[in-house]
Amino acid sequence: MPVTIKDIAKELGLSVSTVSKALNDYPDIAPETKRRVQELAQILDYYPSATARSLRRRHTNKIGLLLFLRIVGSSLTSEYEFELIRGVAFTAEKQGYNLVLYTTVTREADQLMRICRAREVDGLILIGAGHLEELIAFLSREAIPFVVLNRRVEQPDVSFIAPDNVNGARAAVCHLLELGHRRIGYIGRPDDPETNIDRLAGYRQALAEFGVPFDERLIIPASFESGSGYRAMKALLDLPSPPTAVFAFNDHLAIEALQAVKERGLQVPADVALVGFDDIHSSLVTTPPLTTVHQPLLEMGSQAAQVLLDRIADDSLPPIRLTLPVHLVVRGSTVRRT
Amino acid sequence: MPVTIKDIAKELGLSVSTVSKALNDYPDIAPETKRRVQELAQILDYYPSATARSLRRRHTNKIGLLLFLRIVGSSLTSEYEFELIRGVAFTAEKQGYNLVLYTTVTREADQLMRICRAREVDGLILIGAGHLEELIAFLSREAIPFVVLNRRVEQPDVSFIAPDNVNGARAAVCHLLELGHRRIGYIGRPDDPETNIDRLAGYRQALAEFGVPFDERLIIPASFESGSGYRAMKALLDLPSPPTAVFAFNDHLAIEALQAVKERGLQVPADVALVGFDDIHSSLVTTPPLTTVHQPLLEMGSQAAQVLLDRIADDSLPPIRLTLPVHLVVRGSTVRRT
DNA sequence: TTGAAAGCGATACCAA
DNA sequence: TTGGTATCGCTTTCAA
Repeated sequence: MPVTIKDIAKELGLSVSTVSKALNDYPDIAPETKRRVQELAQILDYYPSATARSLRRRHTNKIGLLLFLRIVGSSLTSEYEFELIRGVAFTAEKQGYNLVLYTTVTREADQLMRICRAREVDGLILIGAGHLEELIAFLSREAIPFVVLNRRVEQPDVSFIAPDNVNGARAAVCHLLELGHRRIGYIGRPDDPETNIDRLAGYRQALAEFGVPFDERLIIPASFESGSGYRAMKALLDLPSPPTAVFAFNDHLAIEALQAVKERGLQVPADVALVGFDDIHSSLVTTPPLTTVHQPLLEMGSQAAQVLLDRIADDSLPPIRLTLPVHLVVRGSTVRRT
Repeated sequence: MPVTIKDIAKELGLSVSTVSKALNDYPDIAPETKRRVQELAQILDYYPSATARSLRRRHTNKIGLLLFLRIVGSSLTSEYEFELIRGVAFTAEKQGYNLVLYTTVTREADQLMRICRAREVDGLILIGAGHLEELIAFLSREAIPFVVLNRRVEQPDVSFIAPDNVNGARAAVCHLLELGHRRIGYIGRPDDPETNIDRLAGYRQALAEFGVPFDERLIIPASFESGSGYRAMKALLDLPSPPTAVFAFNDHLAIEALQAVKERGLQVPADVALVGFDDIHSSLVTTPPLTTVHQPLLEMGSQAAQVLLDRIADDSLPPIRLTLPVHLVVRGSTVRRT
């Protein structure tokens, strides 16, 4: 049995209320008493029961992380998401909050209902895809603080933290344009609408800046499924007038595209230049290594935690909608290296 | 304010104790009463307060995951660990347990003390490196159930789940021996002692099976630091009589080794064959793709959760010490593909 | 400056 | 079969 406040009270001949106040540094406790209590607490390795305190304070000091992992069996996105989580955990823990992971959110409403009504956590961070609209509507009704991580949200009263997809894509495509490319393909992910729209917008913005007309035939849809980027690249190469460069929605697609290009006996970057997005570890070990857009994942996670904690502390705060800067990392898939 | 048991009691003109028993399906409640209570609970979306229940039941229904991440700023191991976590989460959540993530375990004893004494969770899973000995001793004293994941533990009374490192290494090296290699290097990780010892043991066992003498000069130490595998490979290639094949402690080292080999203008696998361990995503996208040993990470995590939950349910259970089978994945870094 | 007592929301014993 | 009541461990008025 762990030490309780009662043990300390008995040991010192004080009441539990006095001990509680001494431990919580109330001003109306004699300094000497305070000292004795805190000293004994230290000696006995006393820590207040997390549940008892939560019950009384109506506050759990935990935040929940809802992970909507599209493909249960696949680790394709593991690395990316774990970085976000680590960012969240870092900031949350520094401020005395624990992180509760919810990974199997099936029958979504049900589980969410439980989390909210059972007051398991003080706030939620939503990561990942899926039909966020319903969830957001539900959470707003339940009046539980939450923020969306890694995704822009239309509703103006919802807080979110997302990378600057528009400018990231713009930088990627400008880089290709500066290298002289004029026919630039885009392998998109319409199944991730907000992000895809933004990256496509950045792509078009870059073209406009260079006075290059937009050609719809160069836009090819792909999905999260394995082999999808490969097929998209083949489709691009099969065009009557194929692109000399391709910007892919993410590194996974770009890496599959790279494979398709190689299979055709074409050289990267000489025949086709490639740019990805995310800067996952694999992008560094392909041949040639992939030019890509680096996202501050840890920072994004950390900011999400901060925004949520601020809101938990003061629920009158206005929604925070953050877009964090990203930067292009130039590697061998666009520029031949010595 | 969420619905409480009191609301239901008042609404139905029953006592809270009756409602509680009805909700928990006690046998001494009239079927009709039970039905009415459960129906209303459903309608009102009632879920019992997690904290109140925990306080009373002296049981949190949460398990803690202690992550000792060696390098805070690096994502090198993210993918690997996240798979383990997902395995843990999957099984824990299926059985009504939530997962609490502890990532910043600094001043280790302090934080651990708090987790135990504040009864934040019912049990712990330990992932990662560090001086487990002290932690294990501490946790045993605190009498909190725990299991070590992804690492073998010497103390016979401690439960752990680890991959079969000996046989994985043995399979990898046998594969090289079968291909005719007789000088096979090993790039090790002495900073991860148990695992390294096992993989080295598998290496030696394979050599013994083929009657190939062990040559200490072919054993090169590396570390978790970036560039370490690269340097180790260079050292091997600089030997008077360099190896024709190399088995690396993990894929990260193998991939760095691959780079070193290429830089020397040598061919993989023709001049040097390479085998890694872990089957991380990157091992698939190198040129050539890496032959490696695949570990059942999800399964390992899942088993760890199961072992822990079993022990939480019955603390008289004997320690479970599991070694899960791994298997070799043959790719282009050892066998030229058509 | 200290302590008694109520209460957070549930469970469980015992009596009715 | 149901209800009263103590209790889990802590916090927080309100009196003393």
